[in-house]
Amino acid sequence: MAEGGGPGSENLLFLTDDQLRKGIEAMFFAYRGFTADPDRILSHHAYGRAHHRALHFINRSPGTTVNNLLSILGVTKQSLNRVLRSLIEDGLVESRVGTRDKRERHLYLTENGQDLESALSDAQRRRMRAAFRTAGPEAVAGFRQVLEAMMDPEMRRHYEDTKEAAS
Amino acid sequence: MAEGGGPGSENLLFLTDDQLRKGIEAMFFAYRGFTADPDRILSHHAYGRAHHRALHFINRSPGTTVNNLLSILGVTKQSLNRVLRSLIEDGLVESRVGTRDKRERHLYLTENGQDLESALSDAQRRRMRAAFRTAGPEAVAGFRQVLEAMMDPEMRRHYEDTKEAAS
DNA sequence: CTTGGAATGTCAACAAGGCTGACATAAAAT
DNA sequence: ATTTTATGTCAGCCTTGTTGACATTCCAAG
Repeated sequence: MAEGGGPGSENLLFLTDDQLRKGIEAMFFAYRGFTADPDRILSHHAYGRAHHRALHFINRSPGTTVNNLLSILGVTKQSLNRVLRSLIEDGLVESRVGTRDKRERHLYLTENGQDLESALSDAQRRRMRAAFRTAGPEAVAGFRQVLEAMMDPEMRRHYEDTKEAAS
Repeated sequence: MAEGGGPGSENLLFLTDDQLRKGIEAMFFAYRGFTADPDRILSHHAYGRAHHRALHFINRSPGTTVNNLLSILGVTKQSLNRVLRSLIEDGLVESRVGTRDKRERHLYLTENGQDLESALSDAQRRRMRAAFRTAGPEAVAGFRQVLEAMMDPEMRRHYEDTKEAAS
């Protein structure tokens, strides 16, 4: 890569429209790879990407409520409900009525749920690990910085907290 | 962040399962931000994300064929055809029969098509530019390296070529 | 205590955009 | 002349988003 533009141009080549377009396409193509492996597993079961997302975040925060999951996933409660219903019917997720507030449902993975979540997660982590190893630690730090800056502020909140589990 | 694990552990903290999980969630949340602005514009028209993708890649490679677009987007021709048909009917895309091979259709944006593509692209670039500027050039390089390593090889081909336009 | 509103979750119906399968056409390749 | 390739179309299915209507529960104001 060439360095520096004119005199005093503080090395802003990475902000040209062409560089931005490359960034946009990188996101597009990489996201396809990112979801490819779990999607392959899901197609064997009767599930889709939405089920994967639910399993992931229930696993991350056992006992989370439907409402909390809603704000993380950014879909309507009706949409999430359909996914949860099938997961509950199939015995992958358990829904316990809240003790303090009986309107709330607290969500947990069953053993079967944990098994599927692990299978999906392992596949996704395998690719992520390979990419991280190839690119190296400094690249990974940059990757995280850019992605974090690209999130909506509310999403960044969910990303930063890792501990907001049950009640 | 703490540095180094045991003696001789070559600073591989960025490959722990927890770091990988953070990477996975970063992709998820950032992709939402990445598509949010164009989606907002598209919802005013009668179009969706699929139309945006078609417009983007036709704009990048004017004169591209349906088949080529198919392999870039990774969808079925039936699915792409539905999208292209509406774009052509609405006068955003022009489909010209090939001169050398009359089976092929070469795709071009009309003036209206370019206008919409610009609007979508501007919105997306604005966010990408802000993220790049916040994170800085080294982070951007790392971002690109990790994403590139995460792509399927065939997708990486499409990403690397920028010039494979008309015939 | 009762009542009304807010929060939470469920059911029904619809739309976008993936998918497969079957088939038609035209042109290129053999 | 026959086969293969590129494209388009019709029909029908699935997932996953949407809105609208509704039931339940909680809480707070009267």
